[in-house]
Amino acid sequence: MARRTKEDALTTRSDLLDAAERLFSEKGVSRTSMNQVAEAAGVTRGAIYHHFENKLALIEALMERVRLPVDDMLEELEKTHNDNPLAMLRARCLNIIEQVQQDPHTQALITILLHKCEYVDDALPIHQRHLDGRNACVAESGWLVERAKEQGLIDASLNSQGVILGLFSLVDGLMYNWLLDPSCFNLGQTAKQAIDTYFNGLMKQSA
Amino acid sequence: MARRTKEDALTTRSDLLDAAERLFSEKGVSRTSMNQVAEAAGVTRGAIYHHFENKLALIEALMERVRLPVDDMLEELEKTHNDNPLAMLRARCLNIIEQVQQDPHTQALITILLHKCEYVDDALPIHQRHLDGRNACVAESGWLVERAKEQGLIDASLNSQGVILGLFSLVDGLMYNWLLDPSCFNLGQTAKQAIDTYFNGLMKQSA
DNA sequence: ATATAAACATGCATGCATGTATGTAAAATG
DNA sequence: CATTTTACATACATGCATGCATGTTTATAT
Repeated sequence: MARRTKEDALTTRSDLLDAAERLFSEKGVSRTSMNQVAEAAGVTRGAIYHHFENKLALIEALMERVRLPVDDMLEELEKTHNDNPLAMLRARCLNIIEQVQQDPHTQALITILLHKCEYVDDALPIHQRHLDGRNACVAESGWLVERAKEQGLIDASLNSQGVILGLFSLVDGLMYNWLLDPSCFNLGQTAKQAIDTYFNGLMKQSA
Repeated sequence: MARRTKEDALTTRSDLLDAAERLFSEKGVSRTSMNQVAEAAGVTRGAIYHHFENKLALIEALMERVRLPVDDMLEELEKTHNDNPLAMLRARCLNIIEQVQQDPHTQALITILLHKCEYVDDALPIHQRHLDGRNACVAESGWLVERAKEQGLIDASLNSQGVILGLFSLVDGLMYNWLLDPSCFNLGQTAKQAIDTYFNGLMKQSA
């Protein structure tokens, strides 16, 4: 085939990403060959290697495609709940949950990251990105907890980093288990109750 | 080489499992070939295919090796905390956390299941086993929550299944994040605080 | 208008992973 | 003691998957 216009090239690239997202989330990353992705996108392997250096670059492109919308939403939330740090944290968590539940791209990507890829050495960029994202989130959210302590909203004896780690772990675990079998329980309801329980427990600490 | 005694055969089998556990948890399941496992165990591929039908059977054998000790400990806990259902649930969770932290086999296996293998169709036995285990746990623990409700230990308006799902998700998430980088935070302390927070939040419910 | 480079397709070379079939020597069995 | 089976090793056949090199055609820049 011949050269397409720049616009067509972007379409091809997008088709490749769509195909990869679908196949990866269905069959797993390592069990999906570049050839299969290409065929599913209606092109040959040549097209893939033109747009992406290798499979890893493909996954990184997939991550890039859904990371931005997440960040955008968070900025909006910061304005609405500017006064209450706990409400902001809660809104963030529920927002992520909702996005996983409703946006197919996010859902597929998180499925890939949680269940359909191996965090090995040569996939280190993904691993590192996950870690960095979490750590950045923990650090960024840390001062929210500090503020909540100052305002007397939560028990001052709690370890701030631990509070965040627990909260994020709860969110991660909920997504993890739900994506294992989405028909098993309702994510939104379960997450809301669990997260509220956690926040509720932050206030008075008995032990 | 020649035939070994039955005792030696068990040693070989054990060596193979050890090698698989190590390699899988280091390099991921799909990036580890049967040949590599065999070589690491000091034998050839013939030995592996003699003891295990294929890679999947190998993983299942790995799961079998650590599943039993977990169950044993749970039975003991049921006796000590027979009166307080919440204390029992808490003890179970902390017990799992502690085992992940201290037993290398458990740690390696959970690492494999959470981070180093893909939950794809042909690995369905693992997927199913994970799901079944969780669902059985949820069902089994469900009546503990009901009992806690009856005793007035927790808010009666809470959804019982959701309570359990949230708790288990929290535990899963904590292990997930800790195994992502064990040097990042202390699992035991973080888990204790987070789980206590959750249980604390179950008592009075504002929303 | 021509040269350049983009956007792919095609083919090859290589390497590995799996599965299986077959060989073999010693242990187990009677 | 003879036979059978076990516990492996070895060899072979097959089938991808990857990476690269090399076309081919057309947009695009000058």
